[in-house]
Amino acid sequence: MTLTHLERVYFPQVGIVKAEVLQYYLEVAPYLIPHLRDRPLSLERYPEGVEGPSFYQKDAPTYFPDWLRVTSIAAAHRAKTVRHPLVDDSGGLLYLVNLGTLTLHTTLARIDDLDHPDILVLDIDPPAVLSGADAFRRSIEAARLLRDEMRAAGLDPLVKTSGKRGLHLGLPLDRRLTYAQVREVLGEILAAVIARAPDRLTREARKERRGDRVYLDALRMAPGATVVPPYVVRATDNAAVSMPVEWDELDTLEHAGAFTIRDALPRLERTGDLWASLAGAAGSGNRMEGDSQELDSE
DNA sequence: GCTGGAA
DNA sequence: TTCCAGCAACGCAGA
DNA sequence: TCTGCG
Ligand SMILES: [Mn+2]
Ligand SMILES: [Mn+2]
Repeated sequence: MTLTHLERVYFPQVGIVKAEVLQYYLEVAPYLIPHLRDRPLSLERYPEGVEGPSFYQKDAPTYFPDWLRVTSIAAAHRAKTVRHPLVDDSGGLLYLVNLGTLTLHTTLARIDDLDHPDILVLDIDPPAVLSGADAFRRSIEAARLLRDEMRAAGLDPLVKTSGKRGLHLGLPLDRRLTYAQVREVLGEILAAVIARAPDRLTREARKERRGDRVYLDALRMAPGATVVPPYVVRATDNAAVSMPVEWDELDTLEHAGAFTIRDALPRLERTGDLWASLAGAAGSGNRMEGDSQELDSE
């Protein structure tokens, strides 16, 4: 495998070239790969750097090397299958990054049981009308409201920066519930927390109808939907990464892009993987209970 | 970033 | 042999 | 069915 275009400028605003992106992924691989392993991947590619054109790619073309694992998944309503790439070592990771991939996206279930997600991710998106720091403050407020509501239900979510503008909550699941069942439980939690702060939170998909409220995006809890795993690079001016943080650390952060490929590694050596409970093994002390009738009918 | 057909 | 146009996703919800 | 959205 040959790494190409190493001197191409990928992040002109901060002077980061492609070699540094490859270097970052190589070094973060021990932390990142447990979150990617056995999950069908989608690639978000910027072959000319972050200011150039971009596209998503989920189907592995014939020119991908034989040694890169792929998994065929039947597309929902079509008569064809998509061959998603899989990553289980740094070689596979670097091959995909060399294609110009900045962000790898994963499904919420692993290939051995695609109908039962082993992680729940709740996407917290601040309103577009607020800028940078203000948007992030509102995201923190929303995240804490969500956390409190979930804790009242016996669930203990973790939090990370998205790397763009908002936050992500994460929770390990024991793979007993289907996507529909997880969505139903999550829907009740969201309805409750929105009722508690209707001027601050919304599930309204239409941007114009959100106003200055924070969008709680639960639509990502669906088969075929993808989420941004921790430690991946985001397509931002400053080469930000999605970084797990402690709940009481949130107030010390200026914005969702507070961690970048330049400072992520020293931090990780200090903190370890704060989202380790969402990598690989399913389970934890959390027990998300579905409606008992649905559970019985499983 | 890679490929196939045109130049 | 070089050049370059075409290509690289898709599910969900609400209207 | 089409559009907005992520
Ligand atoms: Mn988001
Ligand atoms: Mn979102």
